[in-house]
Amino acid sequence: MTHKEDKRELIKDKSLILFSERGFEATSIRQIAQASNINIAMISYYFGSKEHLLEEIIKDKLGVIKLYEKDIIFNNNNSEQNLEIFIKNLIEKFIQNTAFYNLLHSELVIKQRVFSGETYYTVKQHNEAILQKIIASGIAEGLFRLTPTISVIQAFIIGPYINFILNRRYYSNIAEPGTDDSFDRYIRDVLVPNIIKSTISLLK
Amino acid sequence: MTHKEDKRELIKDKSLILFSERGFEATSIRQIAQASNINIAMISYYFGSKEHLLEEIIKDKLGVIKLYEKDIIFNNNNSEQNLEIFIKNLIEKFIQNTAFYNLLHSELVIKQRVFSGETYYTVKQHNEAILQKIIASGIAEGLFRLTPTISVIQAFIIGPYINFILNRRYYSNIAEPGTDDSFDRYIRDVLVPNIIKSTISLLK
Amino acid sequence: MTHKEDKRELIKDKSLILFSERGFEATSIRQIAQASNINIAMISYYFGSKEHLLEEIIKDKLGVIKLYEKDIIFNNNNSEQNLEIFIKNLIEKFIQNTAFYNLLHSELVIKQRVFSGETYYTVKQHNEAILQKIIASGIAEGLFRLTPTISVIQAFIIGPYINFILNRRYYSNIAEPGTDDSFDRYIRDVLVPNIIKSTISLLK
Amino acid sequence: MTHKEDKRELIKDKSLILFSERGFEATSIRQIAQASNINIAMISYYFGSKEHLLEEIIKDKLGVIKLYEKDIIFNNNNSEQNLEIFIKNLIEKFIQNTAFYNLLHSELVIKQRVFSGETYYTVKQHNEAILQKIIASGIAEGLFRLTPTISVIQAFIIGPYINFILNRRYYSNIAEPGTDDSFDRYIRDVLVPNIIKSTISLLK
DNA sequence: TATGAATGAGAGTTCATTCAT
DNA sequence: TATGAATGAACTCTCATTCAT
Repeated sequence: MTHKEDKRELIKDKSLILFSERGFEATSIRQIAQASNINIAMISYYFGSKEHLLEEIIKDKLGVIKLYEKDIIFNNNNSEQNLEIFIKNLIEKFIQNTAFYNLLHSELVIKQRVFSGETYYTVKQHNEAILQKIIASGIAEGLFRLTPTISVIQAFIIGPYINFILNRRYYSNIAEPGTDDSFDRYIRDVLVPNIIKSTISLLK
Repeated sequence: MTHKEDKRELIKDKSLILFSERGFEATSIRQIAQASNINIAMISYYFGSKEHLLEEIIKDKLGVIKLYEKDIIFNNNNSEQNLEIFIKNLIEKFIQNTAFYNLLHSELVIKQRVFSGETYYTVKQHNEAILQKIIASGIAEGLFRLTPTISVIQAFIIGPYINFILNRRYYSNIAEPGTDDSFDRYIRDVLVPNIIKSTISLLK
Repeated sequence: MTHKEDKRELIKDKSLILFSERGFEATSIRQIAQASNINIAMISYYFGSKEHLLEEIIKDKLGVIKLYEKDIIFNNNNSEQNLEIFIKNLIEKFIQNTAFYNLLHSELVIKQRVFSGETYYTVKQHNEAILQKIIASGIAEGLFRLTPTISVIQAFIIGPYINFILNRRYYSNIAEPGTDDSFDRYIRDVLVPNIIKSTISLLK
Repeated sequence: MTHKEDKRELIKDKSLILFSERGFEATSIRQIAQASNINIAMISYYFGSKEHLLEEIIKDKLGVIKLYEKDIIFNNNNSEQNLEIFIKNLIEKFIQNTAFYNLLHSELVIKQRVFSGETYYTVKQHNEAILQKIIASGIAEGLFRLTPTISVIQAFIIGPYINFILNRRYYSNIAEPGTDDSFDRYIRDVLVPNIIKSTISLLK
């Protein structure tokens, strides 16, 4: 049982990497089988089809990128501090699941895909609700003014990060040559503080 | 002569739409041939291969999205006004070339692609140089402080927009139901002013 | 013990139906396993292979379609009456084993099949021997003349019936709409009397 | 043009033989490609799919097995003579298209096939109409009585023949060992006269 | 220059069977 | 004895490309 589950998970892990690196269409099940060191028939055997494999990966990972209110909103913080935690946690989710977000963004561009984005939007809305709560508190505290809608605010949190990873090679030259670690550190140390600053400016 | 050029252009136009909608790999030359009402052999004949067709499309369009300093920096404006013009013009380029940017972002995610991004980065750097000049003037005028690097600033201009179009369906519900026109209008009327506000805040 | 035998029989029953409806090649062991509510591995386990399963089904059913002299030839009947009983009994066997005969005829067409027809021909010859006896008696009684060979006679008994079931849908419209029962009744009431009439005419 | 048509026809000819010998499902497009000395991709290229190839073969051959009234009914013949010509012509069509009829009978057994038999029944009905006309004349001439329906009569013409070819190996021993020619001769010389005799007996 | 015909390679999937327990 | 897991082989079909004219 667990043996089977191990292989299933292995296939999904390897597939996610390949899908994110080469795209779904450009990745063949033969490549997945080779990377996972399994027989090509196993993909159909376990998942039914390549498309179902994709769907299962997305469904799985959507659960992982959910934020939890208890980790973000603290009673002894003011709303600005909570907003800071929200942004840091959100970006951290992205950093920890870069491959998945790459895949997700590829898929979001494609119109014809079975994955319509609906399930992703549910998670997006869930996270947005927490942000909503923080901003509402901030307004009550007199710290924020409600200027743009929540969804627009969210674009200013996630957008700069997405732009960064989409242009990873471009920014690598700017940050430090080479390693992924230094790139992630640059995001945490330079990008995130500016995202926080920018976001607060929009709420003032 | 011009007849041939017409067909070449037609193929590129139709390909761009298909590539942006379905992705490069998922688009077959048969689909392109059908959409362009030409023989399948023509794509290889004209462009050498499907991959070369993609490269030519990208090379062509990169020229189109270049900004020109004379359209943006005016002597009788202060730097904040120029920055505003820069942002508006840049986003307008995006809006006018949505299909191309969709394709570009798909391709940027893919590691193995022949298209390395180099040529794109040249254009990106060209546009960045204009922004650089505006900010330098602003600092000289005492309006701006150089806090983050230019490249980071650029992420805050383009990022929110990218986030918007990637989640087009998500935001459609928020903006107005349906038409592409209303979506673009929302970008111009709501998103862009906030981008301007956010960017300036980072420079203060 | 009997439990195992039950499953074996179940598999054979379900297989016969599927083979006759879809053909041997077009029936997968997965379909059989599903229809029989057993594990896929069971077919190979019990029968060795799909082909052996087919052979066993045919071997089994060949026993069922054997006629017995004692049921057909009665001393107090004349040969014409015995011939009538022979034909009725033979066709009744067909009606009672429609699925099997469908399968048999499919297989007889195929040249390359392992099932060579030899075993079937043994049964066919067995039944023919009874017919032979009846006709011989008829000649002795002065009722029949031996015109065509026995085998040719048999073709005029079985042939019209085979033609009927092969064109079942065609004849359904002619007979009565729909049910299998009404179709079988038509065979018994209309076809069989004509077969008898035709056969006797050939022997006169 | 003709070159292409030649290959198309070659593929259909070879496919018909293979289908009739091994069955549709058991024949792979590789086997067809090899027998036709063409690339396997050609089957899809020319016919769309293996199934469409089958359909085209059936459609083609259905045209060939049509009888023409002018070849059968002559004014200076009586109805019995015309019936004799009808039977001879019909069986001759079968003999000339044995492979096709083998295939047809395989397909008629299968329920799930796309080929539903409808088109075949149209041809069957067409030929039946000619028989109908002959019998009607025969009744008018006082030669025949209308006993069973036309469709039943047809079963007594075609049935014995079908039974013969289905049990070809069985009857080979009876006729002459071996060659197809001697088998066909046996049908013409022995079977057909008996079919005529049997049919007339049913009409008296 | 232009194109219908043709091709080899590879795609995803399903097959009957065997393995390990 | 019984079965879920796993496999290699084969399946049909589509791919981008090239050939022949």
